[in-house]
Amino acid sequence: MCVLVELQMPNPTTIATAPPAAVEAALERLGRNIRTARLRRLLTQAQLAERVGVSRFVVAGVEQGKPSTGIAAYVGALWALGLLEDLLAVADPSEDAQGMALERARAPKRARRAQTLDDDF
Amino acid sequence: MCVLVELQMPNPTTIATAPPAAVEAALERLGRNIRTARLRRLLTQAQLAERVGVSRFVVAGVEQGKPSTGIAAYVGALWALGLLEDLLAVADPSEDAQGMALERARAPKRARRAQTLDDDF
DNA sequence: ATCAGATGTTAACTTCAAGCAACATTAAAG
DNA sequence: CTTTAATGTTGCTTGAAGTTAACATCTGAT
Repeated sequence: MCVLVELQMPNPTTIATAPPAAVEAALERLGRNIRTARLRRLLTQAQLAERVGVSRFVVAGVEQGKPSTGIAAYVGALWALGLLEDLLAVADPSEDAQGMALERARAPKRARRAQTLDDDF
Repeated sequence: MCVLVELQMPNPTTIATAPPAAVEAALERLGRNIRTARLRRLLTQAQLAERVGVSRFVVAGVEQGKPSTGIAAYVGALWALGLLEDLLAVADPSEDAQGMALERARAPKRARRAQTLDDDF
């Protein structure tokens, strides 16, 4: 007989240290966009950092697209720049053509379907 | 005379522990969207986690909109779900009406303007 | 109702990111 | 050119994120 364990990743998180090229590119672009928005608003990194509630080094990391930085810093920056709305469209279920097609093409199968609430739109 | 130091935030990161309500809401929504996309594709948290290269607990955190989770996990999940494109529109300079208006309304002032390249679009 | 798989929960341990400081570099303003 | 401010860089310290493990709970299927 054999014991079945949950195999996970070794500790040094792979994705944060060596993300797929596409992910890396997307992060760099997001960072540049945030930087551009900040400059247009005539804010220094330190000023933006203060609004967000982090050190200026974190803002610098965000603008470089650092993968390991917490998402709160990114979203906080967007918030402080008045760009939070842009985030609401990301992975919007009503725009996920691929997912909707899959859903139409089957009766509800496996993969547990909501404990409290889900899929609300 | 007085010494001028760079004052930063106290260590327990404020934004990751207690983000502004708007930020928190945006993160929860993003997490739910990702969850919905995963379920539609009939993937388990563990399966998605494997593709992303993290443990299933990180994916669970993403779906809850945990603010302190690294952005790579979020973007990695979007990538594994084929939803990375949605991110490219976030803070897109050519869509930043507010920023463009500010730019038009002045000659370049302070806030250092590009070391290598910036503002490229 | 029973069973198996998926997800939530907790705790301990390891590694790393954020805060901090000091200095170098660059750019804008006078 | 000189001055002043903004940003990049490095090293150190510490708190927290992530991994792992074990167990509880819920869901859908048989």
